[in-house]
Amino acid sequence: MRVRLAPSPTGFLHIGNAFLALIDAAFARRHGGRFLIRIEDTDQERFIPEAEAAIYDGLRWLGLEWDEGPDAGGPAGPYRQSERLPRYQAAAAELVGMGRAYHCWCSPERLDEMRRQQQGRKQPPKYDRLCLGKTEAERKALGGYSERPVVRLLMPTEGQATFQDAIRGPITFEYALLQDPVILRSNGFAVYHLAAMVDDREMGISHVLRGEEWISSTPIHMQIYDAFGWELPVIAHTPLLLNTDRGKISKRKHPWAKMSWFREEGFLPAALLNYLGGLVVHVPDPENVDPSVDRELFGFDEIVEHIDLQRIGPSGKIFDLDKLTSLNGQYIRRLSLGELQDAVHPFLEAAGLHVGGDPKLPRALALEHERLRRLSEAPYVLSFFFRDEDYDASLLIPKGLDRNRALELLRAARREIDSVASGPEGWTATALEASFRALAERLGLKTGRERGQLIGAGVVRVAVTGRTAGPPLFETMEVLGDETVIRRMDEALNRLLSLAA
RNA sequence: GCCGCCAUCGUCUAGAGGCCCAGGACAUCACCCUUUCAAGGUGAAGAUCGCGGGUUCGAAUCCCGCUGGCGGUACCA
Repeated sequence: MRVRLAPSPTGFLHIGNAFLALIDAAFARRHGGRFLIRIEDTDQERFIPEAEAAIYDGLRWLGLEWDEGPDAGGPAGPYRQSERLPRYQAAAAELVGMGRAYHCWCSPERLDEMRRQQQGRKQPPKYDRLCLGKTEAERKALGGYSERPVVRLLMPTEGQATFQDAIRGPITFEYALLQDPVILRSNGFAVYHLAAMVDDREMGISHVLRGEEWISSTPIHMQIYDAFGWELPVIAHTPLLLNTDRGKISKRKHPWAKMSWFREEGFLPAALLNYLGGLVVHVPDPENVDPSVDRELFGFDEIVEHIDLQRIGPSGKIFDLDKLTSLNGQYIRRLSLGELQDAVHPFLEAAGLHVGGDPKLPRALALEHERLRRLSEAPYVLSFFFRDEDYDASLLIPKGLDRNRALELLRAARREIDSVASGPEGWTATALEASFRALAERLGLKTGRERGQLIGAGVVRVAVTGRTAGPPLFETMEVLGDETVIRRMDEALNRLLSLAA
C-alpha cells in the first residue's frame, strides 16, 4: 500500500494540506504502507521557490514523517513533476496514438467566445470539438487558430461513470455532461489530470486520498486509467476544512489558512495534531464505562490505531479555534517546567524579553503555567516580572472605593511590606500572607469583597504588577523580591497622590 | 444555470433499524474552591436528529422528493 500527498508549491503549507498529510501518514502507518510526497509544480506561473521548503517545515513541525519525496529520495523518483515532463509528453502522445486524445489548435479567444455563446443560450460550457479529426492544415483554414496546439482527452459522449469512493460510497457521473479536458498545455507542460495519473501509476500509488474538490474530475482520471488499461486505485475524497462562515479557509481572509500561523500563535504541534485527528478518528476511552464517551487527548499512535476511511465523516468540518485553544491549554499544562521554558523562549525573545538566564524566569513561569492557553501569551503574562510597566493610574482605585480610601489602604500595605522585608521570617509568600491577613483584620476588612479591594484585584496587586489579574499575589511578590515591590509601591503612592481627589 | 457532494445541540462529533423523548467535548451560564485571574469540581441550559413523504411492528439510522450549505464547471491544483 502506498499513499501520497501532492501539494503544489504556491507559497505556503495550507492547513488543509496538513490535515490531508495527517490522514495519509496515519493511514499508511496503519497498514504498514509507505507515505510519499510529490511536488506538483507543473503550473510554472504559480510556482514559488521557497514554498517547497515551507511544506517540509510545516509537516515536520507537526511531527509527520514521510518515506519518499524530493528531499527524502526513494525508488520512484524524481518526486517533482517539473523533473518528469518527458513522461507526460510521451503519455499524451500515446493517448493521441490510441485515438483517446487529440490535438486542439483553438485559440483562447475562440474558446472564450464559444463559452460566452453557450452561456447566452443557457447551455453548459463544453468544448465543441471543432479540432477533433482534423489535420493541422484543415483546422488552420477555419480561423480562431493558434500555432501551438494543446492535447485534449476524448471523453465518451454517452453512458455513465461510477466509482466507489472509500469514504462516500458509489458516485456516478453522466458522460454526456462532461467535456474533453486539456491534458497537455501548448507549452508542453502537462495539466494535473495527466501528470498526477501518470505519476500515481508509476509511483505505485494504491490509495488516492485527496480533498473533496476533486470529486468532479474523477471521471477524467478514470478515462485516462481506462485508456492505458490500468487498474484504478482505491479513491477516497476527504472532507474539507471550513471556516466559521462555512466557506473555504482562504489565505486572504483567514490567517490560519497557513500552517505556520499556528506555530507563530503559540500552538503546540501535539495539540494541533490532536485537534485535526479528532475530526477523522474516534479514540475510545477504555476507562470509561459509557462507550459513547471518547478520549479527548490522544496522539499520532492512537490516530494510527483507529483510522478507518469508512468511518471518516464525509461532511465539511468547520475549524473551531476555541476548541483548539482549549486543547492547547491542556497540552501546555502537561509540559514540564523545563519544556515550557524552552517552548516559550522564542516568544519572549521576539517580544524583547531577553530573560532566558534570569533566575526569576522559572519561578514566574511556574506561577503562570496553568494560566497559559497559547505560548504567545507568555510575554504579556510574564513581562511585569522583569520590568516596570506603565498602567492607568485610575486602576489603583478599585471599584467601590474613592481615592482617599485607596491611598489609605496602600499606605497601610506599604508599612506592612517594610515590616515583612525586615522581619524574622524573611521575604516569603507565607510571611507576606500572614502579615496581610493580620492587616486586613486591623483595617476591618471583613468580607471577601473588601479584602479583594486590598489585594485580590485591588490596590496592592495593581501597584505591584500594574494588572488587575494575575497569579497569586504573595507568591508573585516573593518572586519579584522586596526591592522591586517597595519601589513599585512607592511609585504607585506618588501616582495616586497626583491624581485629582 | 448545469453536475456532484453533504446535512444530529452555536461548533466538532457518538450513533451502522429497537440499548436514544439522542451521549461526549468546546463555547455559554450558575454554584463550589479561591482575598484577583486561571486551573479544578459540580450542575444547568442547549438537537421535535434540515423539511416532507414512504419502507418497517419499530427509523437519527434504509428509500424518494424538497430545501439549504459546499464543491466543480480553466491551457489552476
